[in-house]
Parts: sequence; C-alpha cells; structure tokens
Amino acid sequence: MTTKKTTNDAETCLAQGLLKVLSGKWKPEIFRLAAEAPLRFSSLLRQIQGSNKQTLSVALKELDEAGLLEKVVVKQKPLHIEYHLTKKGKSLVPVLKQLEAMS
Amino acid sequence: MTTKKTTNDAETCLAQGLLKVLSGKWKPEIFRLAAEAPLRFSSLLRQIQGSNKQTLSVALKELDEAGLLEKVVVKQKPLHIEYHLTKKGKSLVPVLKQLEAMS
DNA sequence: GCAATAAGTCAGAAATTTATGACTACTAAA
DNA sequence: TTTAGTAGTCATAAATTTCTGACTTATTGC
Repeated sequence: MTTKKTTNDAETCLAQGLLKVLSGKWKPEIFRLAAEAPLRFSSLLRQIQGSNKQTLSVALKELDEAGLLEKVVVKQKPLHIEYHLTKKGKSLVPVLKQLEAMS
Repeated sequence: MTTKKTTNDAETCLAQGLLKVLSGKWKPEIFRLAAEAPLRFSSLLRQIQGSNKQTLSVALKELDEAGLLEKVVVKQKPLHIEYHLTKKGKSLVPVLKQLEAMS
C-alpha cells in the first residue's frame, strides 16, 4: 500500500499515514487479533480464512514497519515467531474503538 | 473498496467499517478538504491533481453513503452542488486528528 | 439558438492488490 | 536421514481499483 506522493501534502493530511497502513483487505482484522493475543503466522492463516500466506506476510511486514507490531522470536519447544502490538500499536486501540463506536 | 464479507465477523471488527470508507487513494484528502470548507466537484478536481473525475465521483458517493458527507444543491448564481461534512463527519475529525498526532 | 460552465456517467485500459501453488530454510523428533 | 512443523518467498494469475477520454444533462449568458 505504498502510493506515490502527490504535490498535495497528502502525507501530512488527517491521519493519512495510519489510514494507509490500516487499509488493505486483512489489516484491520490482523490488528484486532493482535490486540487480543500474540499472533503466530500459521494460526493467523487458519483464523483468517479466505486469506493467504503472501498477503498476510506482506501485511504483517507493513504493520511491523509502521511500528504497530513487532516480531518476537520465541525460543521454546517449537521455536516460533510471535507478533506483538508495540507501544504505538497499543495506543492505537482506544482510538480505533472510538471509531468503532461512532460507526 | 468494497470487500465481500468473510465468515469472520470482519465487519464488526475494530473500526473496520470506517477504515474501509476512508481507504481509497483520495478519500483521506477529500475528507480533509471537506473538513476545511464545503467542496465543489470541479474545484476538488483541480485541487487534487493526479486524481480524476471518475474516482472522485465514486469516492464522494461512498463518503455520502457512509453518512460522512452530504450533497447540498446551492440555488444561486451559478447553480451548483456542495459537499458538506455531516454531523457524523464532523465527529470524526477529532478522532482523525488523534490518529494524526500519534503518527 | 449557440457556447460555456458545472457536475457528472460510461466503456475500456492501465495499474495496483490479492490469491494460488510450488518451493525454500530452519529446527527437531523418529 | 527422512519426516514433520513453522515461517516464510517467488512467479504468475486473477480480481479490484484507478485512470483516460468521450459523451450526457442542466443551467446560464450572448
């Protein structure tokens, strides 16, 4: 979801950055699930049916790059990776809840 | 930006509805401009360069249908149409500003 | 009537996103 | 050392969004 900058100051426009990060077919759902519990790739793929590896992978990367999620390697029994909300990610939750409330 | 419903309750997910309404290449910008002053189609087309009639037209319709903007026929000198933020649209502004602030 | 402005619509093309299926890399157990 | 689990990548195909240019309808000025 990267768009070329226009000559309008589109980037400095009302929340455009975060809106862009959260647009995409599965991003809101991913974010919601991450807000409930740490995410694992394989279970995410199972939970969000209709989705696919490629898209989820890219979405997770973008949410990560935007600083909303972070990748954590869990060195345990079955070595695996978890995605957690970052501080910034957590701070977003109440704002999204506000949005939700006014739907 | 209309997506088919999945078996996940994607629609009831954290602000998904509004996020969807506000995703689209020019929607945040349109919304921002509408928050500043009433919009007219022709000037919008001039202001958001890089955009086009078709897309703006659809975007305005979707923002209208979502209850964020309303179409007002102005019966004056050059009879024309203005798009205004609705009450709901106005209530969205501070929330988007919050989002903006945490970018 | 004739041209101009305003606000679009429409069909088709181009660009961007999302989906599919095959394949890779690492770890660990049998 | 073969198999299974986890987390992906890659090329390509399909679907969706956005863009382009021609056309439409209504109102107003000349």
